[in-house]
Amino acid sequence: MRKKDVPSLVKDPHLIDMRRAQIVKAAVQLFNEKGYHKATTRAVAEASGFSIGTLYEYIGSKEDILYLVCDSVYDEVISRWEELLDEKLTGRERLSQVIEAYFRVVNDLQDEVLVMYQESKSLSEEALRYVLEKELRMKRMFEQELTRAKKEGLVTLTEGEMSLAAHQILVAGHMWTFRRWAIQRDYSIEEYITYQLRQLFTGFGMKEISSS
Amino acid sequence: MRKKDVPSLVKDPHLIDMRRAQIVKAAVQLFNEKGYHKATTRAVAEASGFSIGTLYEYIGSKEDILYLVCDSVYDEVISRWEELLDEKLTGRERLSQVIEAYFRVVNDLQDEVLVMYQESKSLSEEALRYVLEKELRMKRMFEQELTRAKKEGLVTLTEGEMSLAAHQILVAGHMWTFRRWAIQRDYSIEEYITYQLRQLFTGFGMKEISSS
Amino acid sequence: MRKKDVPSLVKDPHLIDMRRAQIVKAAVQLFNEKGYHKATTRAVAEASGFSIGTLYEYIGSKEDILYLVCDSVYDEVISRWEELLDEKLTGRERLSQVIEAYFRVVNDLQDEVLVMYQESKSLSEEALRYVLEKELRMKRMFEQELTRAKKEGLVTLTEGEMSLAAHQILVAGHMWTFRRWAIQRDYSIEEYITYQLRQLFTGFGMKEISSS
Amino acid sequence: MRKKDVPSLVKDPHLIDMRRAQIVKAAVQLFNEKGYHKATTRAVAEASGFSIGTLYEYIGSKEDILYLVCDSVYDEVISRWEELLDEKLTGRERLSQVIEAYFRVVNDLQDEVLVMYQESKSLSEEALRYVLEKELRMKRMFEQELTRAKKEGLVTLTEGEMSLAAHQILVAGHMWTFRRWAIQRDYSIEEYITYQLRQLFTGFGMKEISSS
DNA sequence: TATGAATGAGTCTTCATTCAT
DNA sequence: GATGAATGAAGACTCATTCAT
Repeated sequence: MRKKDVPSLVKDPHLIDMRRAQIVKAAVQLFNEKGYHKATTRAVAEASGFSIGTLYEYIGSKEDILYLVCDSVYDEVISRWEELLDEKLTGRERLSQVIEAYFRVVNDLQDEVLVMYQESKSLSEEALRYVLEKELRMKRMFEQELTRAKKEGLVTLTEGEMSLAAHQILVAGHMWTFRRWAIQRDYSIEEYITYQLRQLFTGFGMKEISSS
Repeated sequence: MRKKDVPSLVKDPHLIDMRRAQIVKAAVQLFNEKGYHKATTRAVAEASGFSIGTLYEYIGSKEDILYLVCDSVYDEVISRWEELLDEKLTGRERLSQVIEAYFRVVNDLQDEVLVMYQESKSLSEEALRYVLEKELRMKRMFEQELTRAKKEGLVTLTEGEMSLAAHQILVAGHMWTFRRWAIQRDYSIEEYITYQLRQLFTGFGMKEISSS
Repeated sequence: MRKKDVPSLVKDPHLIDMRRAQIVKAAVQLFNEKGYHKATTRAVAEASGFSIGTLYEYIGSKEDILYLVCDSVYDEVISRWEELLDEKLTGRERLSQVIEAYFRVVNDLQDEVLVMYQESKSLSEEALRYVLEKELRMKRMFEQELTRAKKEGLVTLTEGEMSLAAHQILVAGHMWTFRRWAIQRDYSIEEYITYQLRQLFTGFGMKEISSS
Repeated sequence: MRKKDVPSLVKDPHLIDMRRAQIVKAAVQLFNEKGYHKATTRAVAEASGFSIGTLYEYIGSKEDILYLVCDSVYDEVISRWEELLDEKLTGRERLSQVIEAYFRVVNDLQDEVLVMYQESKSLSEEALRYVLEKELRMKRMFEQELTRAKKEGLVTLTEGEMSLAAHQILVAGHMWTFRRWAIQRDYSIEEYITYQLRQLFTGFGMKEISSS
């Protein structure tokens, strides 16, 4: 899966990075406020601090802005997440920490994650595939951790449920953003983490049933 | 929370209902394919089987279409759900069934639920509030069931976690639709239900820890 | 060579013909004044007597306007030309009349012919091919007349020169328009016809040389 | 008719000439490929081998490029033409040679002549006047030759037809370029010259009629 | 002199909405 | 009630031109 390339008329790579960072930052805010479709390229340019002409020196089309946002959000989430991880941990501590760290990053990058979550569907087939691939990469990371936990006898998930369980964790993170209208009014991120860890690990606390 | 009223130039209420049903059906399909913003009112009219002029006899603006969709999806979900419920059940069977029935309805109304899920953010403040209120009503239904289960000693959730747990169930249902690109390739709805019930009830199968 | 079809959102074919005639008329004038590229679609709409939105109900793109112009100019030229022809004539009279009639039509449709002449190169590959095919059809008509004249012993052109000679006549007609800045100041169409007939038939009046 | 002056920020006249020659060469190619309006100044700069900023050190506006092209094409045509002429010739040989030489130059400078022919109409009033003046100068050269031929009893053109006949020769040359899509497929320049000389001198080979 | 990033007026095109028939 | 032609505000994108370095 090759990175889709976003055309630029400007040659200086450093400048490109800088300007695109400005663009992404402005776009995240605007897309959050008004949504991708209602945010005009002109408004993005303005919010980025330059003219519409300059904006188009760094992108090829409006969709490229959305792509840059999604792409950079993933990179940012993953890199921040990895920073928080402690490779030496094992067992329950390790799994807890992996999940907790992820939740904390999602909380820190709430606006970014929400935009990516709600607007990525407006990407073109090709760009969407690339973005979803990144999502799957994250899923696989959780899957690995779950597999490791299973080896350690920590969890009782079957092989076939691993994938679903990994999705479950990811969605639990996103849920903090896309349900914030309901959840964040009543819970802090700390409470949310505590709850989700317990929920994910032991569910509603019901006793397992042998058959079923 | 008053139902937002959608203006119509036509008097006959029966006709209004009929036409609006056509509109919703066409719109769900179109919004699924292209998204709300890229679907034109012209296309909705055409897919509904009448002219653009006629479309506007039954709605006041494009947003009304989205509102009608969201509104009717909720009504449909709730009514189908209630049909499946067996009020006489109690205990674990009852909770299982409530959740399972919900998942089945979501599966049956996949396209509808997905559209509502992805596009409702494009509603106006007022309409959105109304729609979210319906979402909350569903949440409260699950909350009641959880409370009842708690009374029966079935679950160990604290009072404060009830709300979150109810959201968790709702999101688990939606997840089946908005993650279908990844999940439905690998799992059937039966498998999904089995997994989610176990996940919700007992988590990854880890032992509870006394202090937390 | 299929007629390229120009898309229209309007269904009534009669209305389409009417509006497109308005568009062509306005476009010819505008394109003459400012050229195809400098004439805006807005200006065409305005000169046509309706709004920009309405313009786009009858065409798919700006290029379609140019195509409609070129297409209709050819049709008009050919149909007017044929009206002037007298099939019963033969010999020198016939050839004279065919050419003269053509010149007269070109004179009557000066603006139209000039636009087509100067702007057709801006058509897309496909549309251009179609338009040039019409030009070739006219060329072939002249070629036939020349062949007939040769059979009657009227002209001494070789078989291989027929095509070139037909082009020569066509260009002589166009020349009246694209050189009008120089020629029409000094000559009337009558004088021009008299001159060209003599020029085409007998050249500068030099004696033929046996070997060339 | 003063030469329109093209402003330059650079002082060194030699450098100016050199750069402008580069510009003209690049522009001719680009204008041929895409037409004047679709060729961007950026593309011209690039094809010229320097930056857009540098381009504007040597011209004042895009139109100046077109003007430089037209101007230089005429100069080139005329100077090459004069090189080919043999002043000592007289009579039919002289006229033939003058025309033939002109055709050969046009053939050699096909792209240049075609661009000038098709795009000069996009020049401003003032620049166009200047360019057309050069065209008229060429016309007058032919006119002189025809007058001389008439004095020698070679041609039977009336005084009033001289001008038109001179235009005819010029257009016959241009025709080789702007009809190349049809003519150059079937004829070589040698064949074309042979044909045109005969056509211009003796027409289709019909007998003159006394009255007319 | 040379460069190329920045600018923003201008262009094509779309599409929700209206209203006369 | 139904139709669909007409409208024009608004939006994405281009490109000639400028100017600081």
